[in-house]
Amino acid sequence: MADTPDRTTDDGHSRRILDLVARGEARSRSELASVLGIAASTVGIRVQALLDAGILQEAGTGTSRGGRRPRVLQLAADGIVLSVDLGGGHARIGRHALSGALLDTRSIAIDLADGPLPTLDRVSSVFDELSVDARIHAIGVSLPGPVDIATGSVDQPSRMPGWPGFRVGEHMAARHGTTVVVDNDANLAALGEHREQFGHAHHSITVKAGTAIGSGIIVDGLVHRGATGAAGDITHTRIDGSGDIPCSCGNTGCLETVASGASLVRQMRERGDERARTTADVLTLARDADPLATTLVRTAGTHLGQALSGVVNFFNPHAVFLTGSMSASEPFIAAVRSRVYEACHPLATQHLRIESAVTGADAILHGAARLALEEGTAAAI
Amino acid sequence: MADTPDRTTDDGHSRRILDLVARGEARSRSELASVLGIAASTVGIRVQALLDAGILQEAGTGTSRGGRRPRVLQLAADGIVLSVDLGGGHARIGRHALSGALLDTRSIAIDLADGPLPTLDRVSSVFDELSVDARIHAIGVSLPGPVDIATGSVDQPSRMPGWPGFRVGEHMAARHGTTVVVDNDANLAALGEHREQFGHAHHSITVKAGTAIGSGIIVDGLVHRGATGAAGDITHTRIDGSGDIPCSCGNTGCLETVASGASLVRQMRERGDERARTTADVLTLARDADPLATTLVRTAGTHLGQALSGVVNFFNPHAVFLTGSMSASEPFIAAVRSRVYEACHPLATQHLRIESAVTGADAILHGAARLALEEGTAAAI
DNA sequence: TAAGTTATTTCGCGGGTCGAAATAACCTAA
DNA sequence: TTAGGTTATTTCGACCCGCGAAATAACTTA
Repeated sequence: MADTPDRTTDDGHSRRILDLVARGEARSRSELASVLGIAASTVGIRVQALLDAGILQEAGTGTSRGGRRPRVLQLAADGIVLSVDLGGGHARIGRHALSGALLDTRSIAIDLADGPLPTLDRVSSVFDELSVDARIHAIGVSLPGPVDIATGSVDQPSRMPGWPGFRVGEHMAARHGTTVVVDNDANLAALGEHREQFGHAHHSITVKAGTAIGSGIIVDGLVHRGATGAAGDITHTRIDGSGDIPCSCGNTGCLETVASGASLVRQMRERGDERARTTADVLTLARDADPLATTLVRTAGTHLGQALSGVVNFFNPHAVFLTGSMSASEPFIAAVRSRVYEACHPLATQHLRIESAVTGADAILHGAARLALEEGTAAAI
Repeated sequence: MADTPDRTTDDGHSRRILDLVARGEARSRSELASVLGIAASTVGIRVQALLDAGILQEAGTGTSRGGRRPRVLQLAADGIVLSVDLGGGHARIGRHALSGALLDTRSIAIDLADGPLPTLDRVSSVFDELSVDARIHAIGVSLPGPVDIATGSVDQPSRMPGWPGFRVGEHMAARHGTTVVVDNDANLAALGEHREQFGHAHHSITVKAGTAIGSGIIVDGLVHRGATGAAGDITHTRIDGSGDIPCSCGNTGCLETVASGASLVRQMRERGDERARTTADVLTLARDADPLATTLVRTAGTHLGQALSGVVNFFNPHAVFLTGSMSASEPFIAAVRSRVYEACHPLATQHLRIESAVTGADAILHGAARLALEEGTAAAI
């Protein structure tokens, strides 16, 4: 029951200026003024503040359009944002430009069961390497599971010994001397994909369909976390005709039991097929046109589509984005689409996009970087 | 595809001042200053503006606390807000104080099929009667079905001949010379109940369970309309074990086919019981402990609970409020609760409230008045 | 090289908020 | 009943923000 935190100094103008410069939609003060529709003098002041803060840089002059040449602006070339997606067996780490663009990624083996200190130390070492000759502007951290974003720590008891209650945000902020934001993977993936697709407007859902199924929700360009930070749970939606398989949650017939990668492996086994040990195995078989695997993947897509149709009718988003290993399978996506368009009210699907995420496997890193950027920039001005 | 309209001059302070005065949480300028945590001088200016606008009034002095007596503020006693809920066979009309409090209601017979002009004329006549000796501060109009709130008109082709495209907002604004807001019934009911329960924070869903089933969504105190204004549709959620009854939407097994009042009447008939012709008949029988009717109502509650469990897991609201004739039935609510608590993740139901709406049948009027008030006040300052 | 064009900065205004001080309107107790 | 303490409200000067007009800067072009 955290109180609403003090609203960040959301200047608004500064953020939009950076946005336009990052996207290359405005290169000079005068272009910014005309695109934003605000006074040139105002732009001048805001730009100066961003220059002083080291977020923007001047990069010579542009070509004249018949008069004085514009002074070209760009995001500070030496500024970077670092992101890390802490997962079960490994951590993916990203280095981003101040535009949010992902410059390169690394992956290191970790074991969350080692506890926060050793794990984060390993991540920090990589951060140090990546930030030689650069200024870390902000850091975004993704944790698997419920996060209390106010404290930057794992919220609920979980399968991560030593983590619950540990203030990841404060620890990393002290270690690297920058703004650090912490959120859970589903929210960050949703934010990452949404920003890439829509920027700061619209509503979307980003579903991660892999060994497990989860989703993140964006309402009006902002992450919707729900009353208790539990929003986005679709894996326990009851699926009609699912055969009432018991789920870890105690109920039966959950989406998870029929559409998750784990359930596909199980279903292969149940049919006497021992070829698949992992979700990836099933997907490989399906890609090689194995009849059983393909059927199972399609059926999983139909089930996910069924669950999503309820959500789409209710929430009426502009788009549903799919990430995770299963989203790479065309038959899977086709089945999802087919079921959603079949089961939803036409008004809800009228302009609905159902697509594989353009940020792919890096959605979380993108989201972590974006959020870090948005918070960090507000703090720096 | 309406562009985002220009943000109203949401002064923020003025709105919060009115809110505190309306709730009696602050009676004088100094109390406002301490509660709001803003400078006394600022409060003075804002209050003066509200006095000048005729929205606030001074009402003598209060009791001294050892020094100068405070000058008591109240909402202008002669200001009213009018609301109308246009339904199939009748229109419910409300007269509200500037606090939003419902002073009295009327109901007149109308036929939407007469078209907008004659229908709205009849409503306006009642408005005229209700506003003798009073100043109409704003008007809120509820329409059944999809509304384009930008134009204040019925959006989609519907069962309302002559209405689609007719600018209800502009027409009423011209007729009565005030700010008029128009929205659909589900959204307004949700807003009305939510404001009453939570004010401007939190997330909630308000479900109307009557002859038909619909819902409205509040995210962070604001109505969530979705990408195409279709958000809140839960009536076509597929229900497991529903018997695959064909629905008007073209699919089978929709919530509507097993949990709506209309479906209860049908189910009575199918079992050879001809006693019930309307939803009210079924509910009356159930209240009188008729076994069949009671069973059907309970089962309907379970089905609604099933649909809501998916929505609660996904959206993680602070509360689900129930309105409509079915919500008066205790067994119905109990069944909804039971199913939701059984089928949802504990984290989602941890602090979840599932309750009959306190605004009851007047939820729509409350919501229409609130929205009108919020828009109208912004326009008046 | 003057004239026209475009880019950016300077400057003063109005609106909003603030804190400090002044003023107003009490209570209390000698 | 009057001085002294207390509380409520207003006045005042300062600051920040965004604006538009005008000045300035830096061109291009004839």
